[in-house]
Amino acid sequence: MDRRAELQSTLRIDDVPTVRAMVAQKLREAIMSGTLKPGQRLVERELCEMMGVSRPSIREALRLLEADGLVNTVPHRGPVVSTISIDEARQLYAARAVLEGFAGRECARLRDPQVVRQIGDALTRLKAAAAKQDLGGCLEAKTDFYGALIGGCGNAFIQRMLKPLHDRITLLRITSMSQPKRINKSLREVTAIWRAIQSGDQELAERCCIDHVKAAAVAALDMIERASAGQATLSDG
Amino acid sequence: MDRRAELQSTLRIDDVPTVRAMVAQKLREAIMSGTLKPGQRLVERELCEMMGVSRPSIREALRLLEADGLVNTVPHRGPVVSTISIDEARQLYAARAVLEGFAGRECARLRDPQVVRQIGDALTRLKAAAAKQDLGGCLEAKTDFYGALIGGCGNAFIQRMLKPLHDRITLLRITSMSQPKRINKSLREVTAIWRAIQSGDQELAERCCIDHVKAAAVAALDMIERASAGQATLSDG
DNA sequence: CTTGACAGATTGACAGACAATCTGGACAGT
DNA sequence: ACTGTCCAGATTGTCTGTCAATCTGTCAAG
Repeated sequence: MDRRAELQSTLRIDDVPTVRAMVAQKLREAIMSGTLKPGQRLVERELCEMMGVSRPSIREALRLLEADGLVNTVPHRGPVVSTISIDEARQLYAARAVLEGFAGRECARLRDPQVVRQIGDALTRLKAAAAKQDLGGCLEAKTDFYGALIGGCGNAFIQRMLKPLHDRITLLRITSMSQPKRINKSLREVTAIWRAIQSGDQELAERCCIDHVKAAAVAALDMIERASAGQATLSDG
Repeated sequence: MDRRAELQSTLRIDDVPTVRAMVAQKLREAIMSGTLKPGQRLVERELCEMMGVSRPSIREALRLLEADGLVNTVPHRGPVVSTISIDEARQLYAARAVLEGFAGRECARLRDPQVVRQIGDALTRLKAAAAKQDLGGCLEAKTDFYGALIGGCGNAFIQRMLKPLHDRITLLRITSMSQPKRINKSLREVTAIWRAIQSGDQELAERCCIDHVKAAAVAALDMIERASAGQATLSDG
């Protein structure tokens, strides 16, 4: 199948040989990049044409995203890209704070040299990117930072649960804007996390992680509230 | 379709109208009741005959279970009921402790009268069932207790993440045995949780929940280790 | 302006088919 | 007797086509 070869060459995730996994990945990317917007209906046949695969494959991929909470399937109306209310966003960040707090604590307890090094590396790159105002670099470094932190806690379940949460948070950010103003504050926070982990202070590491998530939550929620308020006034007048 | 009517009457979950959801639910029950054992291969066509539905429906349901971690699909070999190592079991309980600790803390903070009442009711029934040595009643009361606790924290994400964890823990219990000896100790622990929530002591509630999970983890892991050791000696000699 | 019915669109579900891949066992070579 | 190779059956991955059930929007009638 040339279609399959095409897809494989397009994303090349190596150990994602099945079409449904590739479709799921592509859909995730499309949703998280904003190509598919929250609240948008996903018509199966359109997705078929878009991705060049058959309906069963699309449907199986959609079940995976459904379980991750990225799409919401309502019976006989089909899948919709998940939307989120402000209250749910608050819950989302609260859940993330709990899990990432645990991850930080465990990282501090284990102090795996390789993990500490990975986190340090990501931090260094983050600082460099921030200094150069390189937004893409910042995003990449931050992804690596979180990846090391979450992977370093040595708990596959925490890791597995955090991934959908992060996905939905980036989905949330699509709705509002990215916050360039927060970079410096964020930088201080993650540096504090790293120091706490490096020194093996579990309590401090947990608290730093929680504080970091909460600060991010405040910034994001503030922006969302402002955006929705703007929309409200727009629709009102 | 008589098959569909048959299925609907069989489980009657009311708001589970789609076949795939019913199949997913039935598979969950079969796995958690031990009908389908951990490590067992799930041949799609056999499942089709067993449930009286077509292969696409089975496959879509399997994707849902796959995302929950209840089955593990390896490419070109098909789905297998998830197994779990002792180390993973430890991680599983650690993750549960974090989430349920949060749930307890939040219940204590919110102190929703209805939630407190639900938890108290479940506790009363649990005590009665324990006094009567009614294992089934104990299980049901405990399920209600956890349901109220987890639902009472007011965080849909925590709730959503905990369900698969609980499922996998009961799956774990299938592997080993149920522990009748722990009932009294467990009863004291959950009573402590309730008191802490009732009094609004967030710290205490969190600690009680965590301690409870950890105690359950010790008991369960101990039993699993003993069982696997027995199997090892069996296979060794 | 509201209500009702109808048509189009879309999902839910099924059957059947075929290629790709894995597994187990037979067979040959040493 | 042991090991490596190869083949056939079994199973999954995926597609196509089909049909019923349900939703949605439109249009006419009151």
